[in-house]
Amino acid sequence: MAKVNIKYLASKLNMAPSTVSRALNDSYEISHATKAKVMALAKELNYQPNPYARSLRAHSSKTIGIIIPERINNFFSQVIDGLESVTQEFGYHLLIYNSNEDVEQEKKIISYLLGGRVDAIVMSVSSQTSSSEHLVQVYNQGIPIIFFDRIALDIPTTKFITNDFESGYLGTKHLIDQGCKKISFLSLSKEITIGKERLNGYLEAIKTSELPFDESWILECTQDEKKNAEVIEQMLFPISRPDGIISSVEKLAITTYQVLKKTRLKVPQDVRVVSFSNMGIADLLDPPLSTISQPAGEIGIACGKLLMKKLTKKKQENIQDEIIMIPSSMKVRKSSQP
Amino acid sequence: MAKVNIKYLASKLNMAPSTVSRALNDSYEISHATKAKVMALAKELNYQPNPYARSLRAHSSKTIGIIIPERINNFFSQVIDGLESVTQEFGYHLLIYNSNEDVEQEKKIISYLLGGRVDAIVMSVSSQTSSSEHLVQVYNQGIPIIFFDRIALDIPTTKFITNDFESGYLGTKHLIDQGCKKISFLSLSKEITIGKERLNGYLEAIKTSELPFDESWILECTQDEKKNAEVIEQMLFPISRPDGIISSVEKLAITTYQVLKKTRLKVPQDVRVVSFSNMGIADLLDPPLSTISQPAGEIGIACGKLLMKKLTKKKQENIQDEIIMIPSSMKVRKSSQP
DNA sequence: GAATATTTCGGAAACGTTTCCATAATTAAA
DNA sequence: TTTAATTATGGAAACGTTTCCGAAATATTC
Repeated sequence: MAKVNIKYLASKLNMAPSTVSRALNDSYEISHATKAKVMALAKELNYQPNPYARSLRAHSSKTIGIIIPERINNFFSQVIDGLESVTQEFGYHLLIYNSNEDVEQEKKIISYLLGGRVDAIVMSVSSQTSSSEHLVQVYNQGIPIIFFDRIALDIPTTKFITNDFESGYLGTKHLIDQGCKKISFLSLSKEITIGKERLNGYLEAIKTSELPFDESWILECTQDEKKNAEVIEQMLFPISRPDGIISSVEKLAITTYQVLKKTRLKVPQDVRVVSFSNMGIADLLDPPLSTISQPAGEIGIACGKLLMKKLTKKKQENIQDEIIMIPSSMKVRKSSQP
Repeated sequence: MAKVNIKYLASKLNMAPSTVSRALNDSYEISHATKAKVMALAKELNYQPNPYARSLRAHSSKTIGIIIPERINNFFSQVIDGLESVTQEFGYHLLIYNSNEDVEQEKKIISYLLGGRVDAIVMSVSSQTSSSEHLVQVYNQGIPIIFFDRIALDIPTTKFITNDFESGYLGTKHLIDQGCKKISFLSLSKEITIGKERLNGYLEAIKTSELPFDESWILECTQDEKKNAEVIEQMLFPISRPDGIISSVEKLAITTYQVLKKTRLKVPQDVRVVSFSNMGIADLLDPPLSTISQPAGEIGIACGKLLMKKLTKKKQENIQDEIIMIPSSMKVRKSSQP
């Protein structure tokens, strides 16, 4: 089975490859008659253009690289679904990588992408990512890169976030309103921006309320789920334990629920819980979990629209250095109400 | 900023492009001295090879296409994580598409992939996919394609599944053992293989038990979540309602839980529930959900290993036409026990 | 020391497109 | 009719690699 390419079509039709190419691309300088002939044969032989020859020639791959720190997470899946809903209409393809919260892995992925494999990058940095040298490299190469959720502040590009500070504040405020006196904040890492912002909102709420505050209420967790469970358990053991918990990521709320199940403590009677989370079944948990959920789909769509504008329009207006905020929404459920 | 490519390096070094290329690829026919010089300059100028030129030349893209019917689903995320853990060591990239359970979308994706954009395809077909003409096309083009979970039986290639029949049987048997007399089976579609197999297991268990059986116990649902909820609610309303439910997919179990929450029926007292599901927090539901969970990570790893063997070894042994079974495991929780 | 093998490199073709440039044929303008 | 503009096509270069084919220069063998 000879591979059917433009040259082959041309020879079969007794035309030049350039004519065939133009006909296939519906160029104005080709007569209707030849166009028809070419199209017919292309269809008959099921001609498929070679994307790599095209990319090589056009210096564009019609591919977008996505880097997320975790794949088994509704939030990121929703963002990608949103993004794909926009990009697929433009014929763009999605190359998706999981950095696994590992900055070394992240660097490796970035290095793959520097060769021009993708026309743009959409990413959420790993929790380990403190320096952004590798990201600067991308920017300097002129590859459009935008961030969402976990952003790299020092790269001058568009970043999509939610109202992390405000949400952290509101979540904490809600717990205070429910009568909590000692509220613990579960954080994944101090490196990442959203952690900081949410923490600041928490701190602000505590300060405003004039409740006593102890540094140890801030629990910095790691990637090691077992260790996290131990740390959380230790926190819940003493009599001076917190009566409220706000978790800055879904994963830690789940661990908290699991730990609490092993103890005699009841939610919400003994401990009230609120978490940032995009799980679809918060309602079905025991007890239903109060959540602050991010507009994941919207964020994905916004990323997609921005990129498509940049990549498909001739007008090369650069991507603005700005932070776009799409607000989260809190849904109070039983886990935080007496 | 001139783009740094092999030609540019060659001119800077006063060498031929062929020499530079060979040096970069550590060819045996280049002296250590020149290799060192080339490497040094390449590093200094941060040379990155153009993947498309390479792909065009080599007729291989180092890219694998993945098509899943649903992105917001732990099972598929876990499979992809497993797959990536294998393929990334070989420097392969993952192009991931969501068919959204839509066979037309699936066809569109397939047509994108026919041009040689990927070296192989891993997929789980949509629930609408009854004919597999479009998949045959892939096979005929010589692009390796393998299936997992939802397979296309008539394509002679390797398919990875779990013991669907047995699991359907065991799940149903378990409900019978718990005293259920009228067990409903929730199915997403009769088209897909896993649905059929799981259903057959269910039927076998019912038959063996000599319980009465009514066709209407088999509830065929759709992609419309609202409609599914309505249908399930209707089923639960009459006095002749089922006292046991086995759901062939996670999504329908969730809908069932949601519907049940609105009624006065209690799980497991009034209705016992078992579901195929890979959710990580079945333990935390109210009540904890008895699950049959597939070895998603293992399936992904198995797919990855098979493909890497096929794609990286010289020995062109073709992919076998066989079905490989990796067993699921049932975890009984409160939702199915009195 | 002549013949042969080995090492090391250069030139050019090839992968499949698209597009620049040229040109013959046709049509419009003068 | 002659000249200019338009239409429709062909030829060839270019994108950045890799590799086939040669061919010097050096090393080895008899």
